[in-house]
Amino acid sequence: MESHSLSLDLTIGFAKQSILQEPSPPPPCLQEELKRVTEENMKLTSMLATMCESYNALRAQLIDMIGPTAAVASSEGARSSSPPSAKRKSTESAGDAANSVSSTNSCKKAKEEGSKPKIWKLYARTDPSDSSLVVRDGYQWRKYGQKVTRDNPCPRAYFRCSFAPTCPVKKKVQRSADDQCLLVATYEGEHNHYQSSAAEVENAVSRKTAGTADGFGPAGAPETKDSRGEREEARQPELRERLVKDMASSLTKDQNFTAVIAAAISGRFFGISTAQEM
DNA sequence: CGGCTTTGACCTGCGC
DNA sequence: GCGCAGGTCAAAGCCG
Repeated sequence: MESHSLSLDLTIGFAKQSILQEPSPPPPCLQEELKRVTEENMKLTSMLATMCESYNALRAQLIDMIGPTAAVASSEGARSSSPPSAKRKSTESAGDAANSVSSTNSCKKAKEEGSKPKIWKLYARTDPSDSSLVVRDGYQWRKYGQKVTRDNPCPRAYFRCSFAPTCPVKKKVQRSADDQCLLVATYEGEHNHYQSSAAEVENAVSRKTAGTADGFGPAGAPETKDSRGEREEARQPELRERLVKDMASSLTKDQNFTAVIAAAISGRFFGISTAQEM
């Protein structure tokens, strides 16, 4: 009983510290944490650059090796830039223009386009019998709409990233009109949080090199449910730790949320204190 | 019961 | 200004 309330108090103390410390200079432990996160961020940045390079190289090889498949993927972009009707949304055409030049230099593009939301495409092969518009890319998505578009009889699904509440990333998933087993996912924006595990990105890359024909964007890679499950099991503690950090960082960015939580915690804290007095 | 998907309605931007 | 198409909202239903 006593140890339980002690750990609860410690947890609340930590939460209060995380939320209320913003205006004053961070205590040493947080400075260390900040330093560690900065280092990790740099490491991830270089990892991402390496990934982009190897992706570009692999993609070039793939196009050389299997012309038809690559052609399907490329024609998707090409079709977008020369649509059946003259009418097009400006946002989409801008995105398609960037994408038709390519997924190949999406990293370079991403660096160049500072103010515009980043847009990139991901092509994933699926079982034709599988009617779900799900592209597993390591992030958690919430579907908020579906629409049948004019140039494609297959419906387009709209998703928002639900991994972090403040994440602005959206994705559209639609089957290719040419190849029904090819899913085309268009991503817009940048994730403001970690992927569920940075190691997953590495694994995804190694799986790519092991022979699937899917394309993937700068933020992640499609994967199967089974392989993901196995790896998640293997990395539970690591994953959980990262998840907690990610959630904490995204939540503490939201000032309204921190204010509400601070109020709630102080209320709860007093509640616990009074309970202990009794 | 909470979170997610579905789906019709509504909003917005663009071309004519 | 009107119509069309893409994008988003939100209520209802489903599922674990």
